[in-house]
Amino acid sequence: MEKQWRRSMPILSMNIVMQLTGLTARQIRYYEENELIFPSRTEGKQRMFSLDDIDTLLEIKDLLASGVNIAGIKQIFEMKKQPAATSVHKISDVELRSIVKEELKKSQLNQRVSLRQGDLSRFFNNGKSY
DNA sequence: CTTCTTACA
DNA sequence: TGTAAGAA
Repeated sequence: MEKQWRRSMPILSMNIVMQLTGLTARQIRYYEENELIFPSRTEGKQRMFSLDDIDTLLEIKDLLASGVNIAGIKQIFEMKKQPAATSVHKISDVELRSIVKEELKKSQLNQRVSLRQGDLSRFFNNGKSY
């Protein structure tokens, strides 16, 4: 019933995605290797992306620019899917970004050489860290 | 000609 | 990440 299947429909070619996201083919393929996106393939192994993939890629681009690495992005994406609600309400994207931003600020203050840019584990172990 | 993979810098 | 090389 939902029109959402349209957004998940794999119809975009690599070159379109590159223009739409401003990312290089190299980066896009790399993110796929890291299981951040899952484009389908044509019979000739050509990648076919969906509009949802575009959104995801833009988010990856954004988080990467914020200083979060691949590992961190993976964890952030897991938070989006999974429980999302330790107790009462679901976390909004803006709220999540805010949390990540604070986390980044801390790690930048405590360690000039960010040893754990991708470590957001406290959000999983802590029953009420946020 | 464009994209894919693999590998090296 | 960029780029080279060879296949498709």
